[in-house]
Amino acid sequence: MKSHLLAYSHFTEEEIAKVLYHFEEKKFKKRDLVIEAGHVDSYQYFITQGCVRGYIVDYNGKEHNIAFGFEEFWFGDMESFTNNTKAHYNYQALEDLTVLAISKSNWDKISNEVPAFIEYSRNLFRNAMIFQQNRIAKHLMQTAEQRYEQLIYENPKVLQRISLKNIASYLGVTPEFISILRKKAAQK
Amino acid sequence: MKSHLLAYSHFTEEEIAKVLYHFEEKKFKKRDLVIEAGHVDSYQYFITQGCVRGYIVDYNGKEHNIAFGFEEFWFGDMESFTNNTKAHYNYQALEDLTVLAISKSNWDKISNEVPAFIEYSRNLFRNAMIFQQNRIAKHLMQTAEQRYEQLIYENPKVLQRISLKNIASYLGVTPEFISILRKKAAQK
DNA sequence: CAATACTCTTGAAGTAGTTCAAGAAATCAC
DNA sequence: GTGATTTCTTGAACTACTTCAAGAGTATTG
Repeated sequence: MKSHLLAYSHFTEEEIAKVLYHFEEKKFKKRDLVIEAGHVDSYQYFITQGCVRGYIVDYNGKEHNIAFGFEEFWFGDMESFTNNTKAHYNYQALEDLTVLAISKSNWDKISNEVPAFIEYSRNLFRNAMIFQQNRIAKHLMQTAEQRYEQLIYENPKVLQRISLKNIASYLGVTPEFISILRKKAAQK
Repeated sequence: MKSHLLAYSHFTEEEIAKVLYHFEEKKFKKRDLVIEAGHVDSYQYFITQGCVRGYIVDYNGKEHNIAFGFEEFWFGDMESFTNNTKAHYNYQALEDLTVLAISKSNWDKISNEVPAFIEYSRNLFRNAMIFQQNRIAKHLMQTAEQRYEQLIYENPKVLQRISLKNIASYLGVTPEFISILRKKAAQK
């Protein structure tokens, strides 16, 4: 399971064992909060089963989804993890969820023991950064309709596993408007 | 100059020298393109003087700014740099510009010679990722007016050094609308 | 220092997406 | 399996932001 992931960088068998040793399996029920904004959460989570949404709550109490995660994805509140500050984002299980969790201290321990792990995590962060930058570019370039169509085209499992309401929030529009888009698309 | 930057991670004097050795100073005139979309650009650039904008061109030929960079900032097309593919983004000097450029091969060389550099770059990428994620969150939560006010409040040098047109493009609105916002703010 | 080219502003008309309210359909809890 | 909650749809009125066009102000160039 994890070794599949570790194809990202070059590890020896021994190193993989060292890395895996520091992970801890955790389970959550659908709707449970894995990370709660306002609390320190110094873990990173690797999803083995289920899916999550990351969201932030604005001053009006409205929720805005910033990310979805499925099997083989990492998630975590990076600022809280890195600086030991309060998390800005919530992460909630959208299905029953199994994760491999790793604490900051174990993460640092691995980084010291296994140099390839630093490189691995550097690649993770870099890819995350590229993803986020592309997401911003799409937001600037595309209408909500184009963003919706591209999302379900590129990532069909989002449509199957994520509610319209959550997709709308991720795209930055209202659920009502997605409904209008669906009707429009169906008429073609 | 660079040693100021290298306060980010822990380096010995010798390591700093090794790192600096692989950089190359380059100068650009105002309006020059440092990176051109569609071409491979396997460099990262550290700004010592001047500022740049990163932008992408959509199917209608419209430009959308995804980033600004000032002194002591890194920029580069991360995908092109990492995978040796064609750049998606353009980077243009908005003032006469001096950068320290480092090629992918030198970057990798340093990574092998100086372990602290891997950690340094991991921190860079992580911070960039956090920044981009927060930017997305702001886009989802705030109106254009709120984004404009927060930008000039948090980053006054943007207002001083970047044209309204480029600020508008960064915020994802038209220059005309920013003009309306300014008028509105002045009336208060 | 004149010519040209950008930058910023203003206004009027248009549109993408929102809000609110209410009903139908699906899912969840006991 | 029935009642309660949540999800999705529909419609009508609204608003944040755009588009187009034109003019004034400010840089840039030869």
